[in-house]
Amino acid sequence: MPSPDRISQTLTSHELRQTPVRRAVLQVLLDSSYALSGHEIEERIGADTDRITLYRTLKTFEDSGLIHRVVDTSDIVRYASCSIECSAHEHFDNHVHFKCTNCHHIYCLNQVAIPAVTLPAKFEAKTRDYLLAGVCRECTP
Amino acid sequence: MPSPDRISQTLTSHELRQTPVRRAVLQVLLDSSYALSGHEIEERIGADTDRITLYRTLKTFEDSGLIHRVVDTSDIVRYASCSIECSAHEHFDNHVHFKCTNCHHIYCLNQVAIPAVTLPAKFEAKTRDYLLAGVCRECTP
DNA sequence: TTATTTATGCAACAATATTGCATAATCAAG
DNA sequence: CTTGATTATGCAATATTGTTGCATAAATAA
Repeated sequence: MPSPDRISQTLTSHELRQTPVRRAVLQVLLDSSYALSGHEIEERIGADTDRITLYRTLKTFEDSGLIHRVVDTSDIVRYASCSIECSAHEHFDNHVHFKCTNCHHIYCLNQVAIPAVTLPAKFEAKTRDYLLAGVCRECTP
Repeated sequence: MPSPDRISQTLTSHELRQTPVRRAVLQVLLDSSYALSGHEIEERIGADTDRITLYRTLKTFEDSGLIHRVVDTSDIVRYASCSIECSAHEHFDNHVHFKCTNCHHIYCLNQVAIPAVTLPAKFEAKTRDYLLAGVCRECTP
């Protein structure tokens, strides 16, 4: 569990103001071992926070490089905290994501790098996302 | 452009009834070089078809292996037609997808296979999705 | 041509996400 | 520590995407 200091430091280093909502959202995402939807974050930070503020906070965090969206084939956006080195200008989250078909959690496999592919002519890639689906560690008998 | 025969044959071979909506939806998806959202399909097949019927048709097609969802980080589900060999039981669409940051189209790069990765212990993958983002062929100067 | 099965369309609804605006909170300067 | 400028918050209202139940219409098989 990250200390309150890390939360504050992360906000400061990304030039964001300290507010209770931001600290709570960041804490929740850092505490989770899998990506969370807006609704799931809402549940964890308590009902006294407005949903609109939450969505705006998520957008701010995403724009500043604190969190990233996780790829999926569903219609629900899920977020996970970025590695410490990410910024508004550059993301370093080139890790594979794993979606469990049993518990439906999406994990960041930080230790598994995304392998490169060779693209056809005139296609130029800047970011890459890799999503695996199957049964996760917790759900394997 | 696929002939009407191919549409009918595809429906028959997947044990689906021939209806105007199904033929129209399948035609639209086969004609498109990039993945389409429900709304985009709706626009292309004309306003006289109910949105609910469209969504049910898409679900039916997906379950039968005629079309597949395309991975993305957005909250909008996009569909593309599957290769001919796909069925309800097994998908053979292990190709890379490419999302253009300029025109926002998502292309199926059928000729680019998804490279394998080595997973941590007790993670078992069944399906894989790979999404690249950058500038596509049409938008490159 | 008829009977059975299944797709369609309507109405109503649920969930996710966004915009404008007034108020409240944060932070920096004195 | 207080003040002032800036920015985040919360409310109201709304947009978009997707779903469920049910009666009717259409498609296939006999």
